Amino acid sequence: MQSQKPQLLTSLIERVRSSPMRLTKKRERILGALLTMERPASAVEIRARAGLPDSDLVTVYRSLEAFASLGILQRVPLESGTHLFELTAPDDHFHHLICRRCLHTERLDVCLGSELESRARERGFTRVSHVIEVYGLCSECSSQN
Amino acid sequence: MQSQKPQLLTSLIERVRSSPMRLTKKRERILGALLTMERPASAVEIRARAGLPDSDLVTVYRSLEAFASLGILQRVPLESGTHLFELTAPDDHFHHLICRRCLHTERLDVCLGSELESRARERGFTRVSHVIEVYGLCSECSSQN
DNA sequence: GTCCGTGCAAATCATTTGCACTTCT
DNA sequence: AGAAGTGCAAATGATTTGCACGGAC
Repeated sequence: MQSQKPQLLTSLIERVRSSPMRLTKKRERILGALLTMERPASAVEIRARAGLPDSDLVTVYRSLEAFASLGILQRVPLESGTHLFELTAPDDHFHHLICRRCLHTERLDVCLGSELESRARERGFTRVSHVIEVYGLCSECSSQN
Repeated sequence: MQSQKPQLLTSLIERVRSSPMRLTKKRERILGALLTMERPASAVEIRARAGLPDSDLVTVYRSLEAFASLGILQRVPLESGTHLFELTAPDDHFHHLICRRCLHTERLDVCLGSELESRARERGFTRVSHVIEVYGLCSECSSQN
């Protein structure tokens, strides 16, 4: 999985270039930062990892939104109502198991969403999307308390 | 389902009374308002339905939080990061199909969460909870646009 | 040169918190 | 009396928006 990252980066840059979006140095660094993340991260964390402490957070948010609209970035909702962000292969899709204390995150290989979405379409819904996330305390945080 | 509401109210009041929480007139009206809701509602909507336009929203939020901690109220997260609130039989649990335009909501009878949660526990997670919600445009809103 | 990206400042907006006062039991 | 509820004011905090300027293609 780790070893796929370089070619993932290539395909991501490809994807950005073939869109009206411009690939600026900042965005390249943000993409790079996202690739090094071992878990979904907040906008603030991403800015730090990108080595752009003086960049306005607005810029980070706008970049993330742009990536998301290209289908290469997922927004992961937390119970608090905030979000983490995570690179994905184009239009890939999965869910998470998230520690609500340390934010340690594991991917869940199953996506039960398609069944739900088809049920939604049966009922006349369009533009269907879904959120499936599992929260808890990871084993480490569980033992700390 | 509709006809179960009176006895549901009874059991809810029961539950509140047998807790340190006080059942004030406002809270009784909020409970009543929640019972008349045909879909999960926002704090503002609940205040209006309760006929308490002069009540501070803080009071509504605190009441809702109190109900939730008793296990008789669910918080339904929206894509926007805000929440709707819905009465449930004590410790009952299910998910929704929510129109992101008009907030028309249908319950999904399946809860796929237990499988996910057991998987989480296998991985050492504790205090596990999950969010499963499906969003889209209901048939009516789909045809409007 | 034109469109897109960036920064700054300010706005949003749901939700929360502190504190003094009131009401329930 | 004592705990819990309420209102007011203010804070929070992530995210968004408007606008002028700078950079990419």
